[in-house]
Amino acid sequence: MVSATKSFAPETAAPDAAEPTARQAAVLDAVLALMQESGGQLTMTAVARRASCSKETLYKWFGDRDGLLTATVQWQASRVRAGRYDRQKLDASSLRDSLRGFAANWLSVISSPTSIALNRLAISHAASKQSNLGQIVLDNGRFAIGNRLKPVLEEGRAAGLLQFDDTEAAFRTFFGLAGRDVQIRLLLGDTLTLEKSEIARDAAAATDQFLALYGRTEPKPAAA
Amino acid sequence: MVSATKSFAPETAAPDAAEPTARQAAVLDAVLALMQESGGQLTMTAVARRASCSKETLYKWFGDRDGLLTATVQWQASRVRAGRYDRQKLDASSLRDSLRGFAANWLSVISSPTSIALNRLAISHAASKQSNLGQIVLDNGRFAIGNRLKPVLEEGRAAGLLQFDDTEAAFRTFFGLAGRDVQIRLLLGDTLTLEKSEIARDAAAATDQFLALYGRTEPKPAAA
DNA sequence: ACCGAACCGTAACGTACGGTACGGCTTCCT
DNA sequence: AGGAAGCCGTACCGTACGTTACGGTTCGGT
Repeated sequence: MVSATKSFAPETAAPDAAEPTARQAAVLDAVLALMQESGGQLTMTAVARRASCSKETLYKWFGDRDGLLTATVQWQASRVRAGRYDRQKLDASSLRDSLRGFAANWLSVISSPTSIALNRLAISHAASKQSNLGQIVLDNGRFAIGNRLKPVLEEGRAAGLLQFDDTEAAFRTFFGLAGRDVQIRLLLGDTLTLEKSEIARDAAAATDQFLALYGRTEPKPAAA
Repeated sequence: MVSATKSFAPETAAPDAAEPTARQAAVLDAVLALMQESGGQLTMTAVARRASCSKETLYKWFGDRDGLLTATVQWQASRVRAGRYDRQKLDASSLRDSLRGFAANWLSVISSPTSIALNRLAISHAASKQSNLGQIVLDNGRFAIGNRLKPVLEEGRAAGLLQFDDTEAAFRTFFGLAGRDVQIRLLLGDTLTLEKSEIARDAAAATDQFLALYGRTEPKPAAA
């Protein structure tokens, strides 16, 4: 898929790679496990040994090392697609719940070892400009959550609960209020543990701040 | 200061290596230049060629590759120490100017090619847990600006202009409002150009939002 | 003028790792 | 049963790169 390897079948219908088989998925999980182990050396030999498969098979399935990493990133991305927010009635309370859910979900994603390892990998590759791992990670992280949250914001505006001109700007503010310095600190190796309760509290605080800035009706800030 | 990171206070004397000589500084500048070139392969041979010095000298001066990179990061960090904010009278207007200055400075730092390259390098090393480049970058980036801004916030509170309980939490909010998604997007290779005017505008917007959340007296938003 | 230190340029060495080849085993099809 | 295909384990190859070694040149001190 990646470089100019022999152009045989797999890329006909699917935009990229077809769904991996169960065995292939096991290999990709091995890659994910390997890259989360501190100082984990992500060599083809290590992957083959960890997945109990031969290197020959790795190259047959994924082309080259870059193809394997790309497939791994996409594999992980495909399982993050969850948390559909069905448009409910959307009053002030449900909007607040939705925002809190988004913030909490985002915080737990970026603080997960998998996300940290994946982002570090993609950033390393972005430095050498090889491959487009960075774009894939961005598309399935920052931009994916943006595309899922912005409709909620616009519905909130349509319902008279929010007030803003630029949806993108409003989303970026929410993004900043929720994420703050968490991601960069974790990527740089700062030991920063986010308990579930802490995530919930931070998500609620970020939501309150966002509503204070963009809410039309004051959300009763004194209430706990 | 927040978590249990060993962030010892801003050392006055050189904590590690002594000041590099002019020739050594030239070598370190060569490293910096090299790591900013897209796809720049940061090999010892490339550094030696770029700096017109022998590899033997590199090893004599810096020990090994890691020592060279560490010295480079510290070298760059040592020149970012600028922008002292002398405590002026601190009325509402000067506080706002200070905050805008901090936000604009931070945005221009994180969007500079040098910062991007340095952070990518440190993040790559944090993945392999080797060395403490991540901690150095963190201490001279996120924590340094925190230590410089927090006194301003507390002075603002003492002057009755701001209202908050937790200085650290207030700073992190400001950090998030100013940085938003800029750093992670740049690190992942997103093409995101920040013009000087755009930085000034974003910094002003972040400051307004921060004051809306933490300001005690409404800063007269209608006035230009 | 002489000596030694510092340094440059380059060659050489060792290893790690991406990629390939091959023998043997299992499975499935006919 | 027999053959073919897929795959595992391992040995192997070529290259890139960190690190070391060495000859040649410059320069300050005596």
